[in-house]
Amino acid sequence: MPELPEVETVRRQLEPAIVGRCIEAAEVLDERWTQPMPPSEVERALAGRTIRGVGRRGKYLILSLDDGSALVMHLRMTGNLLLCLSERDGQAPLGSMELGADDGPQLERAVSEPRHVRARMRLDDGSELLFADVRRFGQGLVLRGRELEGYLAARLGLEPLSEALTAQEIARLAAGRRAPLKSFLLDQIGIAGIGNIYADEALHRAKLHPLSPAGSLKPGDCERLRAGIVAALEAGLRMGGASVDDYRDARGGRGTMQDEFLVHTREGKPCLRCGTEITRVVVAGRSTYFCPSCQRRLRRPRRKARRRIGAR
DNA sequence: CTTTTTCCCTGGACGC
DNA sequence: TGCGTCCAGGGAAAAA
Repeated sequence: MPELPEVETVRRQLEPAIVGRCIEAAEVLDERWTQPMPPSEVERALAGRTIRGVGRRGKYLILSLDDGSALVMHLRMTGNLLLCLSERDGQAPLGSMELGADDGPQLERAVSEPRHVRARMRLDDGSELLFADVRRFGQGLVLRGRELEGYLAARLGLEPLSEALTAQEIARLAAGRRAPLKSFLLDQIGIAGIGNIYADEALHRAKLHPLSPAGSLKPGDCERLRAGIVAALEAGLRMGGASVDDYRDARGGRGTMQDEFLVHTREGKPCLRCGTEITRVVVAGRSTYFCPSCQRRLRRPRRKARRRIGAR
């Protein structure tokens, strides 16, 4: 599932390759992709535009265009943004290679034509930017500058790898909230970009229980959570993201973060810190993995018993 | 207001 | 081999 590290990995790959390129033509193959916008409107808005920048906000990838508008994309569960180089630039034609016994894993992309392509953009250097998505949850919208700001601001909170994320800010966001820490981290309006994988990994690093109420965090807990979030996301970035199921980077390659998971998907396996078996529970409808020994549950802060003033 | 649940969607895993 | 059922989960919307 693409989260901040996966989207940022794609962004870093695309930036040097497509900035300055003109989108000669855009084709939306699945009308769901642009909902609630009509596909034709998005196609028209993209055709002829030059890409000025490749940005990211939370899990959104943003192509800034030369007329002040932007293509805002979200990969959701199974989306992939693939940059396919033109064939005459040396890449073997798709489908022309056979699998050999000792072929590396990255050969996979040369063998198979991307499936479930929902949108395609032809660039002026002959390359193609494809949005492929099995489950069709992914989205692509074109917004004007002002609309873009509002759109993002209404959905996203702090950027966790910026100066904005401090222990004090976490404390402010969590104050008074009874929702489990796991839900707190998944809520994009608080801290943006964290999904199911990195929430588990961050909480383990911070030695916090996923079911502890967010409002139970003390200053020291907030600082450990901040550090845990940063460490988990940076580990993901170093590994080029986690390819648990469908995630591939812009070149069709896999990330390796899944080999470094401390707790996620490791139910029944020993905690790498203390050896205790990793436990799985469902929180907010999501599989949640943690070490019951390292990650102690905090008690819900009892609301101050306010004595009624003036009571006889 | 906050929190939880439901829904969207498809392919792969599993049981018979 | 084939068919039915269940599951995964980001985020929006509905329900509690």
